[in-house]
Amino acid sequence: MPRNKYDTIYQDLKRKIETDEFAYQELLPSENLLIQTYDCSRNTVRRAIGRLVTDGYVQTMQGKGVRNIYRPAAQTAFAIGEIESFRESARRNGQTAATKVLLFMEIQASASLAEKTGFAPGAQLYYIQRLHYLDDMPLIINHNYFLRECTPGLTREIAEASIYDYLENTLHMTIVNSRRIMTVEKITEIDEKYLDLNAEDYNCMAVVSSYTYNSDGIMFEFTQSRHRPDYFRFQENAVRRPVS
Amino acid sequence: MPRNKYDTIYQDLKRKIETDEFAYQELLPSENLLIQTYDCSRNTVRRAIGRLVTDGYVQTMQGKGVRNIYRPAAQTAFAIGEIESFRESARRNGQTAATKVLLFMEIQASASLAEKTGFAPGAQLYYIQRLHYLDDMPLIINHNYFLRECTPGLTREIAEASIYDYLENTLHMTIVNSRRIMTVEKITEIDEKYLDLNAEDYNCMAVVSSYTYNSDGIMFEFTQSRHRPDYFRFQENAVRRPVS
DNA sequence: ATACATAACATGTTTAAACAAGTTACGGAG
DNA sequence: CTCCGTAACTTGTTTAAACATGTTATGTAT
Repeated sequence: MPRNKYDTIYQDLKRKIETDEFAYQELLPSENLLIQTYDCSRNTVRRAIGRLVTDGYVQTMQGKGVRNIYRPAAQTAFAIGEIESFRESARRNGQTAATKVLLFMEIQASASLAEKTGFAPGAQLYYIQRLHYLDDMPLIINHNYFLRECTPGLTREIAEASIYDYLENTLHMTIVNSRRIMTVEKITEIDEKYLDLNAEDYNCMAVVSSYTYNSDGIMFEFTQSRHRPDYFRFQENAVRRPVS
Repeated sequence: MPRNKYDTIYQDLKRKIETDEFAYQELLPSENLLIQTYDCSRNTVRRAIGRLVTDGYVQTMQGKGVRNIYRPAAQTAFAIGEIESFRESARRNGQTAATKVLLFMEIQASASLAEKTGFAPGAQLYYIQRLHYLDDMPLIINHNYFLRECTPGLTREIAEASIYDYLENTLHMTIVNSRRIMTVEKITEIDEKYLDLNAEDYNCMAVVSSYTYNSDGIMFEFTQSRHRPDYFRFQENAVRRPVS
């Protein structure tokens, strides 16, 4: 549900682009026309267009107009610049998702774990290993570390369903942003066992490490996502800014 | 050189965050104070702050303020959400860059190449293979395909130096945006040969495919960058938006 | 017919103001 | 001292207007 005017306009323009109502390489209606169409101010349409730019849907050219450069992408396991739970992502791509909890335990951050995750040494954590299936194929192993004082009452059952749903709708936590780092790492025995991989084929995995913050500025989650390399795909749009 | 007011403010705040002038987890001065500091309107400071948010430097909380959540990152070969040439990226990280041209030829897009790159079949292209060294270590093999009608006069010598410098400063082309897709792929013999890798160690590479557009909306470049897996690192910041 | 100034139109930057909504600190009532 | 409402903050959304700057089409002078 769009919450405000610029989001409504953004969603509408995005839909029209995705459904070819605006043709590829064509110019969108000018700002003045959009102002009349949506009965709003220029700032508001510009805000909607600005988001289309960062999402890679259009490019703007001073004096010329706004050009549709959207190309339908192959299905991606991860969205661009957004935080999505595994279930949300699967639903967006029209795939069936399933999750199996391999491990659920409460631990205390050792010095080495603190170094790796960014939590304080001695911090009380939930450590969860989960296997994610997409269309009945095991694709991702997640190692989640949640700060217990921020995520009380987490259970194995919640981990089977959706942790983010629990955090947002039951604990009313506000998840704000997530720093993600992508690397390629050697496969481990756990990976090999659960993802049906053999090291003679692929001996590496795509690894996404993410540090997630809530609205109190507290990093409450560290997650390492290990992806089957042959199904991993990450897309982003970059904008050229004048060299300073 | 900052070109306008909001960029000046953005650069200044970013510097103050990076140099710990604002402490980690502290709130930045309120918008009203920043208005006085920079003698500008509220929209202008908000625009600067907005960019700090998308860059992952700060998080904003309605009613509370703007919190510094910047953590210095390890050196990355790629910048976040920006288009950088290899030389620019190296300079930013204080590293020495060198480039060796392995292959420079003019080709015509076959059906299969057209499929892979997105160029029209039969398109006249420059095909360039380059090996990029960082601090004397060969880290990346680039396969560049440039549309000849958009990039006339490209030579092996220019490819040795900086193609982007030539495109922007000599041809006065305006590079706008780039769609990038990251995947993990099997190592090839070329990779093995030039990057000093042996398949028994790592048999995969991090591959970044990018489709780059100019201000005429023409995709003039397709590039496949193949990165040594043990030195590949890509960082981004994601923002949680309300589920619609 | 060509060349060039110009008008019309496009997006880019900046200011000002008002209201909405969330958070915090203060002060009075109990 | 505690509770609670409110005032005084904070950021979020939206409008309006002006000027800057880049592009394109038009129309006039050659």
